[in-house]
Amino acid sequence: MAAQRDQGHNGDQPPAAVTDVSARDVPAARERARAIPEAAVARLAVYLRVLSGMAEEGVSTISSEELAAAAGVNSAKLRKDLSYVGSYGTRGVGYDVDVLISEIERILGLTRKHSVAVVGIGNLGHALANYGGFPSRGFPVAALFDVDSDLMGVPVGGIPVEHIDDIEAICREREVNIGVIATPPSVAQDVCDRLVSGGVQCILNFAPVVLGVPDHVEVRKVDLAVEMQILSFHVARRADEALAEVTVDGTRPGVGEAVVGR
Amino acid sequence: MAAQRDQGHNGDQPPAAVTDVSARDVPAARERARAIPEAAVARLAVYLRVLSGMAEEGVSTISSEELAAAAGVNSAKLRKDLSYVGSYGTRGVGYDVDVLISEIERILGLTRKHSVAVVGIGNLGHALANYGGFPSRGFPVAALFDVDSDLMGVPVGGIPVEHIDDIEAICREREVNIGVIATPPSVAQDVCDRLVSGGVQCILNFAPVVLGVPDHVEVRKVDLAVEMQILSFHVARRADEALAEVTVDGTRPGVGEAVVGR
DNA sequence: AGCCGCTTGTGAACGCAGGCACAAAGTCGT
DNA sequence: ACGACTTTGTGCCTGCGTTCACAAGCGGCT
Repeated sequence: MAAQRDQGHNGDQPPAAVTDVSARDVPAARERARAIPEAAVARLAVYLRVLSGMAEEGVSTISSEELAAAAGVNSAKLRKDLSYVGSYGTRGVGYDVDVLISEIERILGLTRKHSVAVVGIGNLGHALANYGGFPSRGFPVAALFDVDSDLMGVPVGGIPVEHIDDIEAICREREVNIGVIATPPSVAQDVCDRLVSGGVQCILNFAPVVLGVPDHVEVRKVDLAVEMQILSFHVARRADEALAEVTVDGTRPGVGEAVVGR
Repeated sequence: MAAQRDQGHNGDQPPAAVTDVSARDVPAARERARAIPEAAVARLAVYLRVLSGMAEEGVSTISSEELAAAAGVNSAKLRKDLSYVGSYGTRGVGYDVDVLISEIERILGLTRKHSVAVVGIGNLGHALANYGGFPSRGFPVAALFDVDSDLMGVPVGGIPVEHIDDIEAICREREVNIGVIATPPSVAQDVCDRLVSGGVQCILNFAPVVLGVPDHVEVRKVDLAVEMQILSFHVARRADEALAEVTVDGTRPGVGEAVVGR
């Protein structure tokens, strides 16, 4: 299973070999990409969004401290994250916003277009198909699929809905890279299999099921019920803590108070 | 005005002084709840969903091995996760499905109802308001809000939409615990502040902004663009690896092949 | 030109989560 | 009733991600 693609000496360490002059061309940067922790990748995407906002406001240079504050992270963590991308800062000054944007986009693979197919055009599918954030960020929606015959051919967000039986052929033809599953859980695995057959390499799954996929396919899951339950856990935890504090020292932390952040 | 204690922000919470045996009755279990790692909580929610499916199929007992397979995790990890909840298994046999469901629900705080308010009734807000998974899992939707005057009073999913100016009063009156932000990013912070003023303790944020909140408020973020970019990164990484292998040994891993999993 | 202060980049320590492997414990079969 | 088998619960270890702290590097000021 798996990812022994890490050729041999996997993660001992990011063994320095850092900003060497060994080879500064494309392969070097790509090789290093393998070592970026997933958590850092997620944050890089956030930095990118913040930086885009900065650029629009005409900011040309930013320090790690400022960027970290805007992104809601520790500045040391931010610098380490950026170091995975490369050394594009100027000591004593900060980072050039445009350069940083370009480099993060390169590392995240946003220089290529990634065609997206959305399967399941219910409420959520509609929302996703109309979501302006996809095409504007380099993720053109190439196809929509559903089983409902009433939807066939109906354009949603400018794209006609097609039948899920055609997923494989259409995805292959249009070179879809990313599949988004917004179907009921009962058909999610079937849809997933079709997407994989169609050559889709990455899947974003909104259905509350655990998908089985071959090793070379990447799946990310967004489960609203799970998110809610995590929040529920925190509500309960907070309530218990408050209770405990009442029991211990009689003071009650401000639960209902109107403390406004920001 | 920033978060009061420090700008460590909500993400990090060093549980520092983890409690011990101060009191061992009901509080004991609750106290322990604080020590459960966030990652484990997320998995517990998944186990709960799988177990519910099992119960419906009439399964009354399940081993850690089976449950782990169904949930897509390692069995050792599963047992460790369950050990945070307590010792409810029978050695040599496994776990009683119903007991496990009850205990996980208790730990996740699902024995109480958590009222939810959804703000921003656009495409996504519609999807969320109509999402059957919320009420059926103990998260009744208590209120919907938007700015669009055309929407005022219109029932969505059976609940009338109200104006965001009334967020604070209505949330307080209906004792809303959880706020869901599905607005454009420009108003997300304002909406967030109103929710917090209304006594909301937990927020699920779909807007692509970093929210500032007081320390006692928990925020979870779901950012579709970030998810897509993470997938993009993996697409790029895979392509590079394939390229590297071609360069090295001339073999090409099956990228376009139709390998059907599961 | 040289020094000073600021900010980056990173080595190193730390803490947490994950995985292994085994003892404890309970059941089933004889 | 007893032994063998099965499965849980957990101590320990490993590895990753985060944080700290500081040396290196660069610009600006005198």
